[in-house]
Amino acid sequence: MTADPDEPEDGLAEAFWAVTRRLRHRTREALAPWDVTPAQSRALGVLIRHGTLRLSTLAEHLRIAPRSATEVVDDLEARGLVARRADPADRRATLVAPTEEGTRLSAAIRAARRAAAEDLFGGLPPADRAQLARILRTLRD
Amino acid sequence: MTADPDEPEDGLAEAFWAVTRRLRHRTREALAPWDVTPAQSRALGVLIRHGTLRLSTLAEHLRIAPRSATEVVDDLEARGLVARRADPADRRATLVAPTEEGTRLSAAIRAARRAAAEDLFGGLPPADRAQLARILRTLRD
DNA sequence: GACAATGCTGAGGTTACCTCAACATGAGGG
DNA sequence: CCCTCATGTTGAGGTAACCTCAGCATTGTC
Repeated sequence: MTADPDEPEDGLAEAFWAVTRRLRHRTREALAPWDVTPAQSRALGVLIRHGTLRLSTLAEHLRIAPRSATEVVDDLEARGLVARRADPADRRATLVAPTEEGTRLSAAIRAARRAAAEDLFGGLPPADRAQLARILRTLRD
Repeated sequence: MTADPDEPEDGLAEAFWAVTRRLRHRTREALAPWDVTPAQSRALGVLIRHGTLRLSTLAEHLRIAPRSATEVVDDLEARGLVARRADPADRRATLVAPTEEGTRLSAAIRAARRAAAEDLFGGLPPADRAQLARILRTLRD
């Protein structure tokens, strides 16, 4: 319980990293009950947002190698969260779609993630929240 | 090269993650020339900030298992960036200290990291920068 | 119809962690 | 002083999430 001076420096970047760490920590905790790995939740999220996708297209969205997407989909399929089916238009390809359970889980995860963020940002005065949102959007684009 | 709608949502958290990703990306690029892994640079940084540490204490600062600290220190030692020596006060323990080269490298890394942040945050009007810094500090504490 | 390109996956590698157990040393009690 | 228990490091081996490379089936092109 000692004060840990491992990143108290007052550079903007350091503060940013510190907040990132807190947010990540809270998010992880919020997601723990469903014990879904980050890779799984990311892939499921992409599938929910885009609907049925080819495995290779999913890989592109996730910015991972197709081979790695195979693995994530294996896991998700084993848990009944997505289903593979042949692409009628190209028999080499595999289409991946979320199951109903996958859709439900993804919604729950989304909510938990949102709650975690609210937990962190919720303490901010509304004016600061707005400022922060505006500045972050500038930085993002 | 298509616009990728994989996290354009306008929640605060989403924007935050997006900026984090950009910052991480830039930082990684800035650090590439020294090809030091994140784990190594973190450990070296702690050693610079705190000076000589026991291996187990280093592990605590890094929040990793002592066994894992052994590994990172192995790597850093192999590259001549830190040196191990026996703790005169307790012959079970090992003290780890940065070498001169380690100190130099750490300074270079720090500068590169700072430059990467400047690259991202530099475009902001000074008023926004100040706001952002203030808000982030609130969130951090 | 031959042949290169494409889509998926098996095999096996890497990084950065982990646990568990062995081994040496240290510290406290009788 | 000896015994036991706790502590500090490390070997052995495991895991998650990636990777590349090679193989196989299928498709599109000429």
